[in-house]
Amino acid sequence: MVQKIKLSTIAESLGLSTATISLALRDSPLVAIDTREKIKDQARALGYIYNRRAASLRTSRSGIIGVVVHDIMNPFYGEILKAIESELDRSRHTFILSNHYDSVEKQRTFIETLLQLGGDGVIMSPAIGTPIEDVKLAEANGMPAILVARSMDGVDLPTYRGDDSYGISLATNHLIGLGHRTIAMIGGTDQTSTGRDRYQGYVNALRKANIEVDPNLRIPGPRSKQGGFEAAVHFLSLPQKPTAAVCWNDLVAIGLMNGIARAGLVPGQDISVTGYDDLEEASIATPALTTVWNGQTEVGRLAARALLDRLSGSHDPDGIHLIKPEMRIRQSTSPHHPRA
Amino acid sequence: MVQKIKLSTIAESLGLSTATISLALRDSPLVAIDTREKIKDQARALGYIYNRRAASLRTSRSGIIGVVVHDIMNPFYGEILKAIESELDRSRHTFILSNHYDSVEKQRTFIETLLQLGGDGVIMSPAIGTPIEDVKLAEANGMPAILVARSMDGVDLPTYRGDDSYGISLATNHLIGLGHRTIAMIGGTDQTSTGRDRYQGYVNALRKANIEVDPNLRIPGPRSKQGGFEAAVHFLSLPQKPTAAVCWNDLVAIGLMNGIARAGLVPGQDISVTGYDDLEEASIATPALTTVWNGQTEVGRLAARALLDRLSGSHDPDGIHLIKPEMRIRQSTSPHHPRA
DNA sequence: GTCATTGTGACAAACGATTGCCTACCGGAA
DNA sequence: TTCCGGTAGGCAATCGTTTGTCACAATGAC
Repeated sequence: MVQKIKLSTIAESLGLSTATISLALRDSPLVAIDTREKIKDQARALGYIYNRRAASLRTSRSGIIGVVVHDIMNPFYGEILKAIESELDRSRHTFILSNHYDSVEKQRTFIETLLQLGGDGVIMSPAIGTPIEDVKLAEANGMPAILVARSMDGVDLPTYRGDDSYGISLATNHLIGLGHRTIAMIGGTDQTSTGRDRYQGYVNALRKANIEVDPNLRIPGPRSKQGGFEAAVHFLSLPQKPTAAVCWNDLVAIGLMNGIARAGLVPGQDISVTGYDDLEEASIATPALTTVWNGQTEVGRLAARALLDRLSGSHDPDGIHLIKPEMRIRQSTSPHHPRA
Repeated sequence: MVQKIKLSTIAESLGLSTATISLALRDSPLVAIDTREKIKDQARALGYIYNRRAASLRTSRSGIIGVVVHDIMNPFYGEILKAIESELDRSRHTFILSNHYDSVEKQRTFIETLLQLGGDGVIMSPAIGTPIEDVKLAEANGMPAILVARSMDGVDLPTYRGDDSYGISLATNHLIGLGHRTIAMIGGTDQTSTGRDRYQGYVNALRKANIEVDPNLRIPGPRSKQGGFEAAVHFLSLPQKPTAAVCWNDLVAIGLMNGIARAGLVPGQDISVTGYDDLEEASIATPALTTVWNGQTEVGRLAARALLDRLSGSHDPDGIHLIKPEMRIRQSTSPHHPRA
């Protein structure tokens, strides 16, 4: 770096004032059109780099939006992020990403960092156990927050997520319709709203079909492929001999299918398995996974839009916006037939 | 936001000057220890939020580090990012992430944004076709750059990546050792150094074993599960009837295995398949994938360290640092036996 | 009693862009 | 000639921290 080019550098080289340069570069009609062009050419020629920190110090708008989710490597969040990214891209906002891995601590650190940077807003999928003060912290300092994928009790923020209870009942009903009666539920946790809703959806569907709900058919915990893979052993040794499994998400389902295959059974034939989310991967799994689309792209897109709208003044109605999930039937489920 | 708390707010409330507050909050020995404590307490009580933009305007250090790779949803990069994240975390740096999807355009926009924000440095896996000026742009404006996973010709930056040529020869030799003679190579592109190196490693290994290299056994292109899955059809219809496939990466390998299974063959038995990278997923695939560990965690860790070192003055030697890959033998490869 | 020395903390000038306010100038109407 | 409306562009204060330079007081040595 030989020397920083700043507005005054351009101004002097052209015999104008920095005010004019500033206005010209931002296409203000206060500067005559050809003066404007001349200024822009000169800026380009000198290799001028706009200093956002200086600008945002004055304007208190930084163009930075924070996004924090459980784990960006999880494709479910990945698909949400992609949707957010493409929505934010077209509005010249920069976004800062972070994982919280369900650590409240890490999440708070992120919010604080974002405040220090003067973030304009934040989109978050709150960590398990997030205290209300942490999101209040953002709002209290003028940084609007939007929730995705998970809701939080006791806080009235715009929230975008799938209708979990309805979605899981789609999957459960599908299996019931195929004749299955002993249906296990693999994965998930009661510590999130999502977890509670999904279990409830499963329970409701069974009840409605007059199938007794056996709490031992629930294997809570797994949320990843690895987890699903490991749960297969437990699943296959259940005394009730389930013929089907409703999984927490596609990753668990794929892991479970791998585990079932490893044990010498044929997933989709011997055991029916449903996923949840409909990740890109679901359709190329072996067998192709029957699952429930959870609207991740919609969630991301709407959340980003809502935040941008809010930044530009119009206050979107708070509250939870549920996306309707849709069933995707593939080869991992088949009619019930007694196990050999 | 009722009212912004700033240094002067604290200063007035305590009858001190902003200078003292500033020094105290950063634990300067220039301020007496109990004055310091009193100031910190007051800052906490008032809910003071450090304004990094103002600070960095003065100091021209922002604490921001940019990272741009092909696709953060790709687990290979994901594992690199995790390593970078954990290294950067302990040094109080914020990092900004972006995908370039191999668009030079998108990558340049990112670099420009980072410059505007006053980024302290950037770690990048350069997009295909990145012009030298783009990385020079960063360096010329005082923002050091480090390359990961891919190298760039004609530019002398610190680069951390696996030894592709050596790594792929491990996989190829493994298959040759099992008796395979007709070995296809699936995926990759000549447009990156990585692509060229891996193909070269494959060719060299075959030559050394006196196996004729048939360019038609190469199916370039695929880099994802989807791609591997789709390539299966082409692969299975090759007139040379390959008995094994060296894949570009684990994703392609897993996709290919799925495609092979879909066609009624048993991957790992009828066709031996090797992956590359040794993602977490490789060991739970069905069959468990024989692959080559590509040192992603090392790459990320070392690159982050190198950047931090450079930021703190010590200039790390430029040039390419190769990580030695290691073979991981699992069930997706088996001795050659004639196809039925 | 003087003179250093040390410890505290204040002053004020940056950093670079934005913007409300003001001036100068031009052409046209009365 | 005087006045008016309008356009182009300059001035200078401001955003919140940091930091080099100083000032002042207390201490201790001689």
